[in-house]
Amino acid sequence: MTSTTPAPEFEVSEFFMFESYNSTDDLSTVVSAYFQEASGGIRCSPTQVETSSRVDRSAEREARVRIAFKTESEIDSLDDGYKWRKYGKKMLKNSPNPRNYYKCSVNGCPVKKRIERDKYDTRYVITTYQDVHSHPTSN
DNA sequence: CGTGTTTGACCAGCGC
DNA sequence: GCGCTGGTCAAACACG
Repeated sequence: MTSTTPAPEFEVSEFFMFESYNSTDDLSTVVSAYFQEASGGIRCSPTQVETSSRVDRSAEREARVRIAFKTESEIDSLDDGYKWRKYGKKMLKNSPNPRNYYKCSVNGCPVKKRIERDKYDTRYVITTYQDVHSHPTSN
């Protein structure tokens, strides 16, 4: 590590950050629980996210929720109990690792998932969920 | 035959 | 106003 390394653990500013989970089973449980709670309108107000002007503008425009999970895993295909359809892959300018875009296969479900590897720690996988499932787990 | 994956192209937002 | 970056779409392909 160099002295000029800003190396923040995570660049979080517009979405909620959950703690790291080592087991996918636990992740699945947490994700499912979160979506079920969020579905009931417990939390996740876009105005509740941050206070930066840029973020507020973005959040206001999308009026959506973003949740980020950091998981230690070798594979990026983490099973969270939902079925996803990959719709895009992109190489980040500031990251040597590609980012995968997934969307929920359920009809009428607006939820999108973004999977990326931590550039500082490739053993960690960052899973970002957008929106909330309006249906229970199909599994 | 249906569904999911893949890959390049296209587009919109933001910075300079 | 132009260029860059990230995000999405869509056609073709691979697989069950």
